[in-house]
Amino acid sequence: MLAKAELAESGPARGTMIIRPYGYSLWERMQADVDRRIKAAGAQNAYFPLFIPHSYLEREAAHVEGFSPELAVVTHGGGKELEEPLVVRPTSETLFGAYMAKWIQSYRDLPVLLNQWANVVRWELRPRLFLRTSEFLWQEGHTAHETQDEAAAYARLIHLDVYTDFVESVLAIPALVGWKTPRERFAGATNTLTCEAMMGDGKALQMATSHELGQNFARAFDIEYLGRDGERHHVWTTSWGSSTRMVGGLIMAHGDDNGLRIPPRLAPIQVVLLPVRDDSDVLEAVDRIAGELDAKGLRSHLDKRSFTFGRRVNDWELKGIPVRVEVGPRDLATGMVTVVRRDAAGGSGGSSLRASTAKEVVPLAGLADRLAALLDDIQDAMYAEALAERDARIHDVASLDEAIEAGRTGFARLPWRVLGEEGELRLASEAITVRCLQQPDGSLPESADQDDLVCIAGRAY
RNA sequence: CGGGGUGUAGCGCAGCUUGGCAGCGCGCUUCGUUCGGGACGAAGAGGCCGCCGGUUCAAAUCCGGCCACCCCGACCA
Repeated sequence: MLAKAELAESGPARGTMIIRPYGYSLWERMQADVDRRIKAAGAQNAYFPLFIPHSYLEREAAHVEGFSPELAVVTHGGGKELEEPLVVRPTSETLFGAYMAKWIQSYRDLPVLLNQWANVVRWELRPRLFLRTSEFLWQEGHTAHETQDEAAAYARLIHLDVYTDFVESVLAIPALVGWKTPRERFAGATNTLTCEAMMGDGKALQMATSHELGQNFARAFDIEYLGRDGERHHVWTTSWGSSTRMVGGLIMAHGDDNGLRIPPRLAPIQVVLLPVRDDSDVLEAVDRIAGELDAKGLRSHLDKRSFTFGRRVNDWELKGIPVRVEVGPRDLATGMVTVVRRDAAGGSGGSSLRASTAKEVVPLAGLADRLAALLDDIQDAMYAEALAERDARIHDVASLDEAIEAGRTGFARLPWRVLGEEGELRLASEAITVRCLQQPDGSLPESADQDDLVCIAGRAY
């Protein structure tokens, strides 16, 4: 179904992945955008060690219990057995906690808002390319606050302004936001916020999460400050992360039978220029166009490779480049070029991209402006298409049995008080999980005690 | 860990039942013709048939053992 050869191949260690340059460029673009948003939310980047003393994890009971089965443990170093085993970080709450304890003395030191871009390792039983690899790249944010409300508000800010907005406006994937049920919560958290997306096959993928950690880690690591009241208090911490899984989500949400489809705002290359043949006037025209697109701030690429036209076309389609501009003598003679949009085929495959709806012959004059508008249009169209497909597969139901039925092909939405934790357990036996709890209008819950919460349930990756 | 499957050229595979020169497609190299949707012709390069042992005049093929990987389930961003 997808252009797997362009993405990755199995690596030297079980369950790891090698990301080829094009796949990595997608990650770099995601990174840059998410990083800018994180900084806008006031956090700063830092870097902490890869190795964590095993005893650090043991300090938070739920945390170590949750992560123990999937730890990679280093027992030897420098040719000798280590006195204390080191774990390769599966996440870094404990390390950040240990150092926050040293750095925080007073309420004046708060909040501490840190983020790091790093690789982490979780020895999964069954890895899956991009979605669950043993080693993955991510960003993890760790913050400490004076009050519970402030911590909760910050987790919410990150969750909505960084993750949800990024997923929707850049990746063009509609997101469902909500809280995890206690059963699905992060090990060591008091509340987990999640951003859930539906893939092309109706299954759910968690795109990012934010956690309220309460004072669990503050107590475990003695992160205390002297408050305005002259008393010592434990801080309230949060953590939040997004990973290379988003690359997988992008592929599975938008990919069709012709390969990837990259939304224009993310695309490393937005427009590929394809000289149909290497006549000198064609090459001249194509060079001039490239300069104009560049001046307009469009990311374009000129493909002068000596492969046949058809091969080059298929190559860029597979990579999901949003717009292709074909420049050949026939059009050029009348001052025109051919513009083809990648998103238009709608996954029907085969020769559908040759269809006239995707293809348009337009004048050379004013091409850059026209393409800029077209890219905006494609961005919106891709979001709208994903939204329509998702909503067509969300069914409002009123009972457990109906939820099981709806969950087989898409998402079921039903009142949480109808399902409850017992119903959640029953769903699990049908391989359906509660993806999130939200308010009836789709917004984040205000409180776990709300009796009007609805839950979204479905199969998940 | 349980169930199923596969190891033969860079990739995808056939050959194994019934032992007898190591094959096919794609890709790669060179030359020519091509180039508006995955070109064509000609000539080439490329192999520890997963590993170890056994049977045999002869093993990719039969027998024994081992190893690796993939898929489904249990764990999860």
